Amino acid sequence: MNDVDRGAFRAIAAECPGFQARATARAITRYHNACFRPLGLTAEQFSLMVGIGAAEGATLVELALSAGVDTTTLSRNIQTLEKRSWVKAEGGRGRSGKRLSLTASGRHLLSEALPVWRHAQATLSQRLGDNQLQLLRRAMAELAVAVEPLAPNTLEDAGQPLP
Amino acid sequence: MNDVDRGAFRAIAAECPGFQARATARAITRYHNACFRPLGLTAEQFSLMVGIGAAEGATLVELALSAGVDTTTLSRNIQTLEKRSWVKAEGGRGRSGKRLSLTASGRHLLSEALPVWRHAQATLSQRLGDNQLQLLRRAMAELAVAVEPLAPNTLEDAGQPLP
DNA sequence: CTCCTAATAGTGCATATACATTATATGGCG
DNA sequence: CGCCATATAATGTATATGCACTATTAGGAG
Repeated sequence: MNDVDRGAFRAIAAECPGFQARATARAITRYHNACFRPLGLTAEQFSLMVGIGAAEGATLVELALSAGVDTTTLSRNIQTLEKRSWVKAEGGRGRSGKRLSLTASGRHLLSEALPVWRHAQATLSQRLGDNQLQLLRRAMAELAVAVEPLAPNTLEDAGQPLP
Repeated sequence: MNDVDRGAFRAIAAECPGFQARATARAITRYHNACFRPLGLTAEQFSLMVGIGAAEGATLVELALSAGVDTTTLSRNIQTLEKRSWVKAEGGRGRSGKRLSLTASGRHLLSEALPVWRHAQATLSQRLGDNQLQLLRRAMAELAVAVEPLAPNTLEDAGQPLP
């Protein structure tokens, strides 16, 4: 019976996409963190700043939505970027929203980070193949989209009682 | 020129596998967290307990390696599982390692969590297709493996000066 | 048998993440 | 023109993550 559990556990560990998604995200984040470390930048900070640069003047809520991150998480992450004077945030609490943009020093930092990212990206492409990497990225995006409607709020609707 | 940056930023945001991996991991983790919430369990805790159940008596280092997580992270995560009496850890500091196993109450909790996981898994399979989900899981595993040798320690070897 | 090297666990610090809740301001309704 | 419902931001609490460093101990060298 112990052996049955053991087998069941092994099967789940081997099949769970959530576990694998977290492990993969950790691994690639460690890699990018190491790449950006000389610049004093983390992988997530780089992603956020790129997101802001791609849509200057977007609000915090809009960025949170496009990044698939909770607004309270983003609020704090933006605060650390503001402390370092890489990002400017205009407007505070209230209905008009907080508009985000890069500062001059933020742009300068990104201009140094871009070649680092490209080098990391080229290394990955070389390892996995460009096609494989593209396909994987799209498949991950599809999973994120597929799982979104199942998220916390909308979950009670889809829920059957469960045995 | 501003527009050039904007375009470059958009391309990077759309191409970066790290960003997508994190967003996907966040999304599926939110989903599983919501599923397990009634049991007082998080997605990561579930994964760790399944990993322990799949290899009872394995050491902390072994589990950390198979989960692709830093040993210091795992050390703390295991501590919260110990506090709840779901996991037993024998042996402390020193060269013999810390051997992990599930307690009776940990096994009982997992027996309640398994049907929840299976339901969540079936829902995902239905949304994406079983094949697609399997392929995605394997591709993510390949990326994790490909990126591992590029991790912090071994990074300085592969590094070219960079422009 | 003793010592000491190296493998292992844990701490300090910082960032990241999200739910529950509170604080705030604004756009529209009366 | 004033009020207020609601969208938005931020805070409280808890977990998760990893690097730099410290503490501990077992296994081997002598």
